[in-house]
Amino acid sequence: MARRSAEKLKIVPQPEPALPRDIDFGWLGGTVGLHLRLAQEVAFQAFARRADGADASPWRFAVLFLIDANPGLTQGDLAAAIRRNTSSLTPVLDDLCRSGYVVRERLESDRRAYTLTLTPAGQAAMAELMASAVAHEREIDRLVGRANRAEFMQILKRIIGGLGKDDHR
Amino acid sequence: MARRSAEKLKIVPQPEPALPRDIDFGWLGGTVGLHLRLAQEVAFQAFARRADGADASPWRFAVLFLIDANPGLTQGDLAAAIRRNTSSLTPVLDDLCRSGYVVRERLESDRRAYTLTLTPAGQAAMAELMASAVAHEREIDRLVGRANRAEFMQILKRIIGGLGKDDHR
DNA sequence: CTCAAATAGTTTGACTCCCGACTAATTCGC
DNA sequence: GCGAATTAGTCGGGAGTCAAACTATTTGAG
Repeated sequence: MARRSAEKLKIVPQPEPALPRDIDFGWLGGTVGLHLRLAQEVAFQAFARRADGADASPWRFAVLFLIDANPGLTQGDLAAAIRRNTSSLTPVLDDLCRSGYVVRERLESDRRAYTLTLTPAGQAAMAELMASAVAHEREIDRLVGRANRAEFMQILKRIIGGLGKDDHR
Repeated sequence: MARRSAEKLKIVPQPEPALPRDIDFGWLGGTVGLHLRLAQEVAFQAFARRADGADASPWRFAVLFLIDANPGLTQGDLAAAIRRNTSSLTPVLDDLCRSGYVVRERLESDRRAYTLTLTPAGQAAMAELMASAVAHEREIDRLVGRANRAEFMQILKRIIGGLGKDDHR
């Protein structure tokens, strides 16, 4: 009530209110698990950003890539390869078929299954994404360092094999 | 298929390989990006499996840990620390409050904000999860290899810093 | 041959996450 | 003081995931 401009001016010289307060991460800040998560996340987002025009997540690219490399594979095999539930794949493939990139055809020998193949349009889309993916991977390689790459991959594979005992299926 | 002509005993465990078909991963199989993703994923699932009784994902643990280490921090600060949107935090905190682990109190000096603190029950839950987290991290360390740990972390940090688009902060 | 179990894929429901719009409280300009 | 801009947190909608239930087909025991 008695506040006058003089008092307000007194408040002005404080630039600190916006400080986000630095957080003490303690033990958590030194864990591999947290950093693995953060690294994966930024890599994922960087890919999505790079391939933005093409409506593509890394998994979407992987689907196109794997169908291209393994024409005629079934949805179940594909799902196992990307470690996703088959029910997660259904809408993705629906969409890719609708876009004219992929064709689903009943397998002669087992008419419960579909075989997947890329159309020419799908191959073109894949090739375009491939360019982004290569550039993305090159940037990661640069950050990893050429000398460390092989060992870094080795370690990741050990983690995948060592922890992923029975996680899927 | 070891289908022994058993009687009506339905207990016929079939953890058989069920090898799906050899997929050609080609270029994709040699990328850091894919392996980073898979490693993070198995690590995440391994944690969840280990801490199963306690209804806990790694993020849930991180939330409890960070509130414990920084009592009185606000939701916004916490969200920034775990790199999640504040709106992602709301239901998690709702749940933790409902469980009696966390209390939200309006901050005196700025009544838009909440301060977060752990209740004794929350501290107990956190301590229990901490045991799982330590065991989890120890297992990862074992897979990484003692000699490689520092460099491995260093590389992950370079990826985080190099690809993270500074979208927050 | 017949019928029950297994398998490929889809659908549905629950859960988690994000983004953008919204509400409430604060701050600042006047 | 009174409103505009700002900030903390919530709400609603959309995307992605899995598990379980479901349909259609294949396999196999008798």
